[in-house]
Amino acid sequence: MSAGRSDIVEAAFRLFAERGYDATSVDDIAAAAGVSRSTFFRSYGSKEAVIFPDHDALLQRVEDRLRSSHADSALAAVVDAVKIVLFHYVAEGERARERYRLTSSVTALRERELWGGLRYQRLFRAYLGRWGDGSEAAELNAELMAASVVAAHNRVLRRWLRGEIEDPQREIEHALAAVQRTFAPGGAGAVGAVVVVTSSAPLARIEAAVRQALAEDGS
Amino acid sequence: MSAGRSDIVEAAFRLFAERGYDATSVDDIAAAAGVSRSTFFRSYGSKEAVIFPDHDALLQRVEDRLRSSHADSALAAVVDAVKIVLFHYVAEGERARERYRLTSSVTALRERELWGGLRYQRLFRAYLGRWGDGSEAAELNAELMAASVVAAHNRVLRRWLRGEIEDPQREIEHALAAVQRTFAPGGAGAVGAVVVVTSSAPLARIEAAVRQALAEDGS
DNA sequence: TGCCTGCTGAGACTTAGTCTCACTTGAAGA
DNA sequence: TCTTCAAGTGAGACTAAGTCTCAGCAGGCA
Repeated sequence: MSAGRSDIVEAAFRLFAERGYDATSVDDIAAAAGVSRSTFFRSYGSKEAVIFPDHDALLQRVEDRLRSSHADSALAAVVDAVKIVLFHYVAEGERARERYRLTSSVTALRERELWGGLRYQRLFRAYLGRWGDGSEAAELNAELMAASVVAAHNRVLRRWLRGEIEDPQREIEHALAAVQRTFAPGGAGAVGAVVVVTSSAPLARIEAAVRQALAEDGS
Repeated sequence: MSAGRSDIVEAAFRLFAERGYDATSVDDIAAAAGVSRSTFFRSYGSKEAVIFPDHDALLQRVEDRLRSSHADSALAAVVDAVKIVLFHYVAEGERARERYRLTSSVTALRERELWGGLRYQRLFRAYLGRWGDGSEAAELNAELMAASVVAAHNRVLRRWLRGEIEDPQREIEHALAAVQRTFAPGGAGAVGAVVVVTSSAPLARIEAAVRQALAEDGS
């Protein structure tokens, strides 16, 4: 009776959908999957964890991406890495939506999910902090950027899970571009040069040209 | 033996500090407080909740402050409201630091705390969203601002809990001012007028004057 | 005195999670 | 072919959180 790990996850999601999370005991899941209670806990550690089976692997992938990043700014690297997470869930499809239904209705699962999300935030914050000069302003900025990237991700993911958007790729690009604009040097408290352009071109075109140049400049 | 609610909290913190969270059972706490197990659960609902006894009241105070706010911008109102939370914990003093030690070492408590923090973020996000024009850009911005305000608060609180700073008032003002600068109109994607000033004053003074004028302008 | 209300304690019960022990299986090695 | 070792599995005891029910008990009131 080689009931593998995946059978347990399948059985759990099926029973949760049929009877609800609270009304499903671990014994029920184990029995439905054809394994013992012992095996269930050995495999997933807790009833909550079976909902997030490949969380650790995903976090590891994000960490690897960050480590090997060649982006020209810390924020760009984080923005790039966070897409891995979004696309992972999008690729899960209906399974991700089942999980969303569960986490929306069961407090314990929502807490667990938040805890997972905060792990990304801490990872990003640590990475962003390493690029700073160690000043309090830089540390705080790293904190704000990490929180904002995660918030942008969460917004796009949540809207996709609810079926409010069709093209998550496009939405995440836009949302993360907004984050980068918000935290772009010159956007925050920095002051630099004032460039006076004398031109007959419309203001909007001048603005667009300057923005593009600054974006290409990177840092 | 009229053992009130506060006795339970006192007993719980004392035992947690002496033996650790996991090694202290609810029966231990109830016995130490001179009440029954039943009374413990009736009063606090769970072993975790006894660590955060006045959480709901605090959230209510923040909500009231937001509702009655006359700040001239949504972000300013939220920035003002979040200080209630910080100063509440600062006023708790050593008790807040005991809680920090517990939440730092016990995963279940950390999750509970995060869940509490996210409730503020959702509250702020809802408030900020009501000031927007309903566009996706405005909604996303509300999300980013709420996340950043909470992140700034958390940073200052954490540093105070660790004893890294002496003047939380000053630190929170600085941190929240940084948030407001980051999200100030003109800092993000907005474009307006370019004002050319001809003056012999130093650039820094001109910048300061303009910033102050913009800050007073509000929105 | 009798009644009602709210708080309390006792204790049974369910379930998550831990731990220990015994069994199987399958591969490596003499 | 027999031995042995490792890894995975199941059975079941045990602890503790949390729920629920019932019974008592104090105090206010007619």
